[in-house]
Amino acid sequence: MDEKVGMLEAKLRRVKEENCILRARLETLSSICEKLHSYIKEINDAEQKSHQNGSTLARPEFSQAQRPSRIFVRTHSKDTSLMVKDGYRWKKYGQKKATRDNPSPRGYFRCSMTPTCPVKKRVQRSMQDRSILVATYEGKHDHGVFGDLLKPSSSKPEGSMANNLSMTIKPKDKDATNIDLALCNWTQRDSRLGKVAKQQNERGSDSNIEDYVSSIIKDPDFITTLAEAVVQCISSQSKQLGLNLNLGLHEPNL
DNA sequence: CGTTTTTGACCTGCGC
DNA sequence: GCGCAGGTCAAAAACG
Repeated sequence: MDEKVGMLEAKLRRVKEENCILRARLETLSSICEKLHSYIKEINDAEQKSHQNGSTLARPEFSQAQRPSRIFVRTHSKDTSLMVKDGYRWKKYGQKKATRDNPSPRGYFRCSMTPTCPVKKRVQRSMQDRSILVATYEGKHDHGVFGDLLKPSSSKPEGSMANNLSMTIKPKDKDATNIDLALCNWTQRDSRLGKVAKQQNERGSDSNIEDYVSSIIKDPDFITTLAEAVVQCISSQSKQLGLNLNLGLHEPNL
């Protein structure tokens, strides 16, 4: 009997230790989200400053209310294409070569989902980070449906927004946790992402990525998915160490 | 063969 | 007026 109690106590201690680790991980993730948030803000500020300093990316005839919205998409550093998969269908109608002020070529796209849709976008690599594509949108779509992003069949990897939004966060410590939204089953959130983008489009707001990140960070589902990924990561590590723990998100102490 | 992408040419605006 | 850059057009090429 005492032996069983001892075993249970030992197991309880291990669970408590794992809970502590899990909490620490969640705190780390929280700080990573904060860093990501501030990093994106920095990029936005830098881009806006460069526009104020004479770059003509934003055309002067646009009032503040009509200001084109921009999104930032991280791509593979070796990827030289100017394709931004945002759920809409685009027809490329021009490209400008690199100039003295613009070291990277710029692509011009028109929305081809309907023949009358007036929306255009320009895509260019960020001057701050060559792996980031900056897409500038002009106009408002005349079609309500957010493209085939909302269709279940569009969840193929190369066509999904989540694919473009997948990211790997690598903190300096060797215990780094790599997070890839696409690999964390977050593709199931495609329709949610589409709805968010559609809402922003309908609002006609300058829906920059900062707002977007703020919204997904506040999203309890996103946090839950993130936590699940962490739990999976910790569980697999625990298994490797010979601990067979049944960690769940519904732990009362979490 | 229809659609999409590429690419050189052209037009316009702006600063000097 | 000239040069430069942004934006667009349209023919050719590439692709499925």
